[in-house]
Order: sequence, then structure tokens, then C-alpha cells
Amino acid sequence: MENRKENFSEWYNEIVDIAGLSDKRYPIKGMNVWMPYGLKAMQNIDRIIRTNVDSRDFQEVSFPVLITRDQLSVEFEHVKGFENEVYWVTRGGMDQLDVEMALRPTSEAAMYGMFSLWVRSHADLPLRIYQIVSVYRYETKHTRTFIRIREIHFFEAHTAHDSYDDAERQMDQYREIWKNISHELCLPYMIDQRPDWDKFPGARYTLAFDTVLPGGRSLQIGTIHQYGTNFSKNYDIKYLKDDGTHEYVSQTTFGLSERLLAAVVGIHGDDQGLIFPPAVAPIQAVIVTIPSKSLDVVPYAQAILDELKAAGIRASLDTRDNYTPGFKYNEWEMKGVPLRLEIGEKEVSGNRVTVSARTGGRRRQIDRGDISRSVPELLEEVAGNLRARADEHFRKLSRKYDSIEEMKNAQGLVLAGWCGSRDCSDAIEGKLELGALGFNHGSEASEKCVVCGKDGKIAVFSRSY
RNA sequence: GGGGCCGUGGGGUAGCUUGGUAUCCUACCAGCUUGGGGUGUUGGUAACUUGAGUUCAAAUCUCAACGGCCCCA
Repeated sequence: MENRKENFSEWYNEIVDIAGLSDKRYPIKGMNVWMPYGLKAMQNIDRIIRTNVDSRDFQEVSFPVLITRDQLSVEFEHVKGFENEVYWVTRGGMDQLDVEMALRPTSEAAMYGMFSLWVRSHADLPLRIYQIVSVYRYETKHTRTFIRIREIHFFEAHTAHDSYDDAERQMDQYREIWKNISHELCLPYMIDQRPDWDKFPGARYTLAFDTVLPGGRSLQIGTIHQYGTNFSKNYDIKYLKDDGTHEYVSQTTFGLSERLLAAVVGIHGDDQGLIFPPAVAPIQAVIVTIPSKSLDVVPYAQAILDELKAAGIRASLDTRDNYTPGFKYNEWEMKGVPLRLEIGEKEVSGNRVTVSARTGGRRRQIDRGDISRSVPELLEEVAGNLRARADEHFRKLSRKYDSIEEMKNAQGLVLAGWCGSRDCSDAIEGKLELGALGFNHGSEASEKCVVCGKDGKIAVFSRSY
């Protein structure tokens, strides 16, 4: 196992492979195979997302993967923003297609023509829908599993509102939803408003959720966009007001992706391998039996497995007899299972189990009768430990600096005063190879720009993925 | 976009300079052994990216394609 801190990039590739998350040997660059264990983890993340948006009146939909050239040909900066990374379908069988079709790089162009049919009057608003689908982007840069890929497992929520103010309230709600999701994933983050030149193409503004991986590079793990009427004017999405006139809707979107899994892997893992937050873990508790010559411990272990499952725990029993217990301990630790229950002769005769938490600490003895009460508590404890560790790490890697000089050897998310001009961010990028993530959301205090000295605010700079 | 390096069993590698039987680790399969922190042992399966060229003979030399990695814009 590679050392996570010293060589994060290699550690990451290795753990993705040996933990069975994804197989990158598929012959197309940037298109990897989801392996069962990795897919389970991603589906658990998806479920957390669904639960959070379903409870706020979002409806799940599924749009076609293909978009016609016409849908994309709307003369609009949104389309320009993606034109270099669109895959095109140009033939059907042997026939050249009259109308070429694109694989969606995101679904605005697919959805908004339908929105203009669906939205008739203010009674149809607000409209809140989402889908979890694959989107396709022809990335020319170095691809990385779950981080930069060409087929992206993508969550996208789209809303339409009868006023800009209502769309702004939606933006606030997104931040609430995201707070819940990130809590479950035990991920620390900050919110940054992307500079105009780096916002989502077509948006009025973009707020991004940024975190930082152990290598010191930042990772954008979510974005919310305020479109205002930029899209509705181009896709003709209007509603009838009660005074009889028509008005363009204001729109927002919220995007998340498999980068969430990348963040979970990168931020929580250690030199032993993965550590899954309990909410994400495909297996929350694994029971390892220690064979004994004098009695068969499996029936006892099996009964406990059944009890855990009945209590709603994702539990698993490992009775393989061609591996030693020590080997299994290491293997399940590598796979990031939060809790391990050891059951051998001593546990059976003592009517208890031995429990070991992936986040460390002494092994504990739990009475048989307390298991279905204790295990959920211990899982919550693991989640708490992960949050505390991740938060501490995040604090260390998100420091404020007062001058270019100080920023020279800075790691992670670099906070510094900035006037907002492109010239000054280009200067920082040129000297320090740190790109501007934008003004830090919620840091309103005025601060002098570290480049030109003019009035500005706290902004965030980093090397990013 | 420009430049450089590299493609050897499932994964990681040696061999390439000087052309001739392909090395080791790991994983995998079968057996025995072992079992409270990566057991040991015996046997086995399994590879030179693709195409063209040079040659009696190519993993090795040449060219191209495809794929991977790194640096610079």
C-alpha cells in the first residue's frame, strides 16, 4: 500500500483498484467499469441525495441521452462553453445522419425545450425536477477515476420559478440540502463564488462547493447555478401571469457527481486503505469468525448477522476458511468497513462479541444482548470521528495568507485578499500556479488585494483537479 | 497546442545497450498445513499492445497506429 500523504496520486490509483471500486482497464480512456463494491458505494451516495431532494418536492425524471444539433444550436454562450468537449453521433448504421446528435454533456439543451411545453402558467411553478444519469464530456486532459472522466455519473436538479427572488430562495435551499448531504458523507467544504470567466456557461453566477484532497489540490464537489432568465429567453420558457401577460421563468440548477465518491475515498482513507462513512459503506459491519477446533462458531455468528440485518445494518459474515483471521482483518480494513465484529471461541462461551472500529481505538467487548443497540451507536461514533479528522485536516489545508511572498509555498485552499480582477488572478496563477476559485462565500469583510493593493474581499486560490 | 518518456502473464516487474530457451514478486487454481493481526509448503494456469519492415532468427533494431505517463503553454 502506497503512503497516502507522501504520494497521494499513486495511493489513490492503487486503492481504487485493490478495493474493487472501479476497473480502469476498459479500452476507452476516461471510461471505466463500475465494480460491484464501488457501485454499491455510489448508489448509497445517490440514495442520500435522493432522500434529500425527494423530501423537498423534487420529482425524479429521465431524459434521453441524445440531443439534436438544433437543440444545441441555440446561439448562446452556454453552447460555446461545451463545444470542444461534445461527442457527436453522426451515423445510423451505414447512413450518414441528416441531423447529427450529441451525447449530452449536461442536460439543459435536452430539458428546456420540454420545459417550454410544460410551463404554461404560474400554477405550474415552481417546477423542480432532477435526474441521475450519465453525461459525456470529451476531456482532453489527463483523466482520473471518479475525478476527471469522459462518462460521468451525474446528478442534476433543475428548477423554474416565477421570480428571481424565488429562484434565489431555491439557491438557499440547495445550500441546506448540500449541508445535509455533506454531513452524511463527513466531508468538509467551503463555498466559493466562481469568477465570471469560470462560472457555468450561461449562468448569472455559480457557487461551488470546494474541498481539498491530501495532495493539497482542491476538488470541486458540487455546484449550484443561478440562471436568472438567461436560459428561459433562449429556450422560450414563459408562463402566463394573472394579469394576462407572459413572463420568462427564472431558473437554477444543482449538480453533483461521482466526484463525491472521490472525495470520500481521498479524504477519509489512510495508509491501511479506505474508510467509508457508515452512510456510504456497502458493508457497515463485517463479522469475522475465528475457527476453533473445539466448537463451531458459525451458528452463533450467523444468528448475530441475522440480528444486525433485522436492525437495518448492512452486515456481512466472512466464514472463508482459506484465509487467516489476520489476513481478513487487513482485507476488510483496506475495503473501509467501519466496524468489525470478531467471533471466536471466547466470544461464544462469554456470550459476547469483540468489536473493532476502523477509525481506531481499543477493541471493545459487547454483550450479546446489547448488539442491535450498540452497533448503530458505534457507527455513529465512527462517523463523528471521521468528521472530526476531516475537519482538522481541512483547517490545516485552508489557511489565510497576507502576501504573495507567504503564498509561495502554500498548500491546499489558499485564502487571500483579491480585488476581483482577471489581471490580478492571472498574476497569481503565473507566479504561484494557483488558480482563482473565486470569492469565499460568506466572507464579506473587506481585504486588500495581495497583488494590486486595491480594496477587495477574501478569495480562494488553489491548484485544482 | 508543443516537447519528452514508456507499452512484457490479472497487477507490479527483470531482460532490450550487444537479436537466439522470458526473470522474480503478487494474485489466481488444486492439495496438505495453519488459524485471536497479511500462515507455511508442494504442484499448476497465465505475458512480450497492434500492424508493417530489416533479419536465417525480433520482447530486443526501424517506421506507423493505438494506449499510458510526465513537463511546458
